[in-house]
Amino acid sequence: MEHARDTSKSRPIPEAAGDLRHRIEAPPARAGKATRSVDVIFQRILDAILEHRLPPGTKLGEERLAAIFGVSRTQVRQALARLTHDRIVTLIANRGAFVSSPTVTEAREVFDARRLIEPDLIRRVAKAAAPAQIRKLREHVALESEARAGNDKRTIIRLSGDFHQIIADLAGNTFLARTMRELESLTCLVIILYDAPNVPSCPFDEHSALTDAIEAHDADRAAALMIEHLDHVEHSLQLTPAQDSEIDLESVFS
Amino acid sequence: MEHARDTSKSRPIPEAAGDLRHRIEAPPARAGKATRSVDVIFQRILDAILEHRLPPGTKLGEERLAAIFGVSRTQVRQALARLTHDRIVTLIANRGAFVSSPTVTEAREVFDARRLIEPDLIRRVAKAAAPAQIRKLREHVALESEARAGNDKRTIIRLSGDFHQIIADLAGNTFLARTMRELESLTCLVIILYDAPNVPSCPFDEHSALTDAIEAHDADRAAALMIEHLDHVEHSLQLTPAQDSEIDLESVFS
DNA sequence: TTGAATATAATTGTATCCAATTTGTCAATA
DNA sequence: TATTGACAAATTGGATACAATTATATTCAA
Repeated sequence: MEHARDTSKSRPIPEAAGDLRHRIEAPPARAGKATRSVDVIFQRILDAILEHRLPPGTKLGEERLAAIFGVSRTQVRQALARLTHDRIVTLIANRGAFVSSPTVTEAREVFDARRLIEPDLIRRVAKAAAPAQIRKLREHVALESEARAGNDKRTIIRLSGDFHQIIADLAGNTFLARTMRELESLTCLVIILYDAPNVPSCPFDEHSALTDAIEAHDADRAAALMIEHLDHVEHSLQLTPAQDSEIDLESVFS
Repeated sequence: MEHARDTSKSRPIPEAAGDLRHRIEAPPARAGKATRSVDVIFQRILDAILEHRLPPGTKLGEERLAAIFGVSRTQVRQALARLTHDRIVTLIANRGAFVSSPTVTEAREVFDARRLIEPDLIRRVAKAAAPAQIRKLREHVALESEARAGNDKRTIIRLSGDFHQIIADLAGNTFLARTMRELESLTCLVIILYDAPNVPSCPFDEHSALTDAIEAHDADRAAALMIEHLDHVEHSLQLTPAQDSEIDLESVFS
């Protein structure tokens, strides 16, 4: 036990960094996924942001959150650090953590990245979609219709993001799926900030059309529809460069 | 003071999450980039991993590192948490942090993601490359040649990664640039783990050819060369699925 | 001599405590 | 009356101390 994978491959022992080498013990197969409490905090704050209960700019005080979740500030700090790493939260030294307010530039970059990644992901899904997966998508689209009927905007936005996430997960690349998760979260923030008041975030029933293309295993059509879909969403926003903040006072008065 | 950007836009005040809303203060322009000590720790550990001084599987004890860097465990923990978030380090509950050992599957995913992203990035660079940028690339390629001449493998690997990073930065999408940084780091780990003993990691002088294509503003050729380049690197590795670890004991004895 | 079981040591996880920085208030002065 | 300065309150940043878990070593039995 414990010498798991030595492979005795005569790995070239590197000289020490500082003093620390020793113990090249193979990382054991990942232990059971006992959800740590910091994970729960992280997820709950993220959910609150994604569901627009915490709008951009909201101050996320450590003590306050600690009291809410009934834990110490330590846990909250870790969760906030992770959210900061995902750009969902912006940390300002000695000032605290705030829900991020992506600039117009950043918003465009997010859509730019999505236009690069998502068509390829859906193309893979369309090529190799199993019936069970298609059924899953159909069920999700049904949920979305339901929420739309009930006019539950918060749920609509949430489910809309989940749809894209399901596709990313089905594509079978965990790294890209994780990247998509970050992009999706940022997209949520962008939509809150720049949404034209009465335009629905994910237009008509494009998710349904995307699912159709997947079911038909028409990768090209699926990819084209995805680009179109992302364009629709982006164009439904008011990404006027005027509103782009991040005004550098120093450069203004020089 | 305090009411910074209300915009009086009648933003729909969301009901409270817990108790916390209030204070929708706009996140002030990001404060000066005073590099925090945790950033330094993070970078130094990352550098050590990227330069192969800390091979995969190395145990990263908190106390040890804290002593090395002359700080408290708190700082080290934060740095390790961030590295874990980037998949460079794997955290095992109550066991500690280890330099990650990407599986063959993960390695393929990394190259898969790079093949998706990098051709597009270099395409953009090729379209809009300014002379100063091209000069920067040329200088970097020169550095690489130098290191190759000196047979300084550690520097070679490092510079090779930097080349790709420069292109990602030039492409002008900060999100994708960050994603590439993560992919690049993981690629480093993959190369250490699966490198065929005597094959150089980044083959001949393909970086030079890539720069040529950029200078010629030939986006298609640049993209094609990039795919070819990535394929060369991946195929120079021994990604035999046999070595893929992560054996699930439960599924074995069922 | 090998194996198991217990005890001890080491390391991580968490909370609390103190210092440093910032923000807001109030007073004093021009 | 407006503005500047200093002081006070609050919050974050960091380190230390304690608790929990795991790894190692020793002992005892077969």
